[in-house]
Amino acid sequence: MRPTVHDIAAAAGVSLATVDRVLNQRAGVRTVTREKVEQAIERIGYVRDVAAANLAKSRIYPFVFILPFGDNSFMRGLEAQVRAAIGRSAVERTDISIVSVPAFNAEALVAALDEARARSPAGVAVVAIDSPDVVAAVDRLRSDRIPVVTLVSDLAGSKRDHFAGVDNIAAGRTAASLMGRFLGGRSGPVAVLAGSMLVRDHRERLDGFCAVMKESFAGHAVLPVIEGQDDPALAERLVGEALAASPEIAGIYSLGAGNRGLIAALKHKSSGSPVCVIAHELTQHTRAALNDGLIDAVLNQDAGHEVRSAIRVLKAKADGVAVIGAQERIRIDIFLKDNLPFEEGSETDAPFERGSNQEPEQGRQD
Amino acid sequence: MRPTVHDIAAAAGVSLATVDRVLNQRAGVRTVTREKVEQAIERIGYVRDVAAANLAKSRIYPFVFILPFGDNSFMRGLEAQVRAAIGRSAVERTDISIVSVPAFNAEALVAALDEARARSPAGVAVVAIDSPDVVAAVDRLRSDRIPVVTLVSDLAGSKRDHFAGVDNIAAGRTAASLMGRFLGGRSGPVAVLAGSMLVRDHRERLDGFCAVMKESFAGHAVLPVIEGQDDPALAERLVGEALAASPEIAGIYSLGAGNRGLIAALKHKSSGSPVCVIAHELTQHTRAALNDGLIDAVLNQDAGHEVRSAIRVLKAKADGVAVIGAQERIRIDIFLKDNLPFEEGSETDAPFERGSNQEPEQGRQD
DNA sequence: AATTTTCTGATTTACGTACATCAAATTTTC
DNA sequence: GAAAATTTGATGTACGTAAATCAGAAAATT
Repeated sequence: MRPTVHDIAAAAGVSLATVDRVLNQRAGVRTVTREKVEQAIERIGYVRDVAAANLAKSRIYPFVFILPFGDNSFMRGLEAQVRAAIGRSAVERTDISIVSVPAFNAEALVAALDEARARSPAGVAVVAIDSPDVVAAVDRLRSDRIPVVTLVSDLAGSKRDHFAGVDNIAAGRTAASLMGRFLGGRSGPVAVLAGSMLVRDHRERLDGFCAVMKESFAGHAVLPVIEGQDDPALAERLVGEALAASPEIAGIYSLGAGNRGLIAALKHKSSGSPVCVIAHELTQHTRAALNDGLIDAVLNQDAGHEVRSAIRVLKAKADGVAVIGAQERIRIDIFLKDNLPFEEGSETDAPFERGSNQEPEQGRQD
Repeated sequence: MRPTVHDIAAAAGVSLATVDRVLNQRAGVRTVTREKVEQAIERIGYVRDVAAANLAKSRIYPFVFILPFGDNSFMRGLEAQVRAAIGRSAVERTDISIVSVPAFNAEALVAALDEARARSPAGVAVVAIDSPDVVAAVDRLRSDRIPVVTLVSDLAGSKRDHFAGVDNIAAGRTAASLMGRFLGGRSGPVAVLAGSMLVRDHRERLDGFCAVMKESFAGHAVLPVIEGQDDPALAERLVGEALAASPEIAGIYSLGAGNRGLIAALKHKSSGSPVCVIAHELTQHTRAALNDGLIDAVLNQDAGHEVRSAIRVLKAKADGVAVIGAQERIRIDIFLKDNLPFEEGSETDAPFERGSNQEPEQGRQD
């Protein structure tokens, strides 16, 4: 049988109360005694039963998630994943509230962060905008000892505890690598559609993309960035104009959201040679375009993984416990039409039963 | 506060004992009473506290994992992941034993399955070999009501409960798609290196690959399959011979293991035009080759995900509880040199503390 | 040596569920 | 309508840990 606190007490020759004081770092234990207990723990290989501990504590973690709203599938998917996490809150002992702020608006984000701070939650997750005011607001939270995790887009120079998102430079590099190879012999410049250069994730993707294009595919010029504000309508207009202005465009890298507009523009472009298109985030629109051959590859970050990782990290930070870095690394998924995951719909292997023993993992965003 | 069994009892106007009988489907409850209780559960939105339930049960799950041995990084990585799961067994209430069998040997596998059956574990996970004898052996386990999950390679026609692995047809299709596009204008046939046509995963990858090559890239012939038995030395020899015999080969798809041998053969092939190489499974060897430009892309299945998924499914089956299909789907990862995950090494964000509150997920295989 | 302070032990309750036992109430059967 | 069978209630213990209280022991201070 697995050792318990009683076994520690026996092994160390102390009482249960003292073991408890050591385990939960309470005051009132001499250093010698503490060491005796720690050695006993080491010796018998005690591991705290987390389930029992949580049961006894019956602790709940109030978290605040600050997300941008707007007509954009990825962010809506992200929000859906947070809501899914809220659905699990009974099991996970969390109490998550969502705060929506306008996209690309640093001022509103600062206000939301300060409002969250006033509620003194056990942690805050935020889709960051790169701005000194936001850095300051995040650091105010930290100075109140409230853990902060940036989600999707990071915040350089801040004291945030962790970033739950992909390596966006690597994403941009990967996009360029695929673009360059997919273009093969074809010539022509490459256009880039972004949301806004205000957010770090978009900037980083652009940097990575340009670096590899320059290094390895110098034959293809990269045209000036089109900023579509992640807005489908605007993106459609701007991409349409760009294609009309430069009919020789060989490829388009869409590194932000608003792909619905891009796809619409591509559909209108009947004439000319085919354009190699690489986009970000698997949504119903990019999925359909991939299947239709309008888009050649989609790079994706799994919003579900990101949300769950953020929650795990916030919990760990709230408990002052270590985070296993490798475990919390979010991958870049590459989808071609051939490896598209099946459409959502929670088909089960067996009929559902009430009060069942579920362990969630690996959900997906659409 | 979240409702408990006491709340059900109060809401239904019955005793705790009756609620317990209903919840744990014990006998001795009239249908009317049972329905009254079930309605109360529905009404107050009761969800069983899994942690408390497991604590009370203090149940452990004895599982058997049957894995092939052999000098092959992927399988060794898989075994490492099972050992990692063994390390978590205290927390996860499992008791996992590993049985090693010779690779591609149906007879030995049948013997191992029957031996496992004699131990009557709570579940068996097995890397299957496609053979009627193996199907029969698996079905013997199932007739003893022992849940069986196939791992990595599936077993068609058997009564196995679940397959924890990737969609290998999709993997093959994806490989062909990448191959065809990466080859661009270049001409020349494509060679395929497999382990053995005895295992279903290799056959399926080949089928998917050939289908797309024929559909979309008919200009490139697919040469007869080279069977390297997942053995580096043999693979090296056979690939070397193939390259010597057909210097015009434009691409190689390595759909099995033994990539070390493939890489060695590629290194020796100094002369001639570059060959586009797509391989499976990210190991230290394929990682290095990707970085060196010897391999162009690596398709990967995350052994860690597969093992953890298998365990979750076995537990669920052992408890007669539903499995959420979408949750247990294993993805095909595509790696280019640009999106390689960092090398292993469990860097942490904070110093380690004993008895910490960890929730594992998303580990990785190397 | 007496006093204060600090440390340690013993014990109890609680968390939410599982499971067992025995008595009491209700239904079914003859 | 009595006996038998079934259903329900009441109660207690257990799982492993957290947390609190209070008494007693040991150490530090005077």
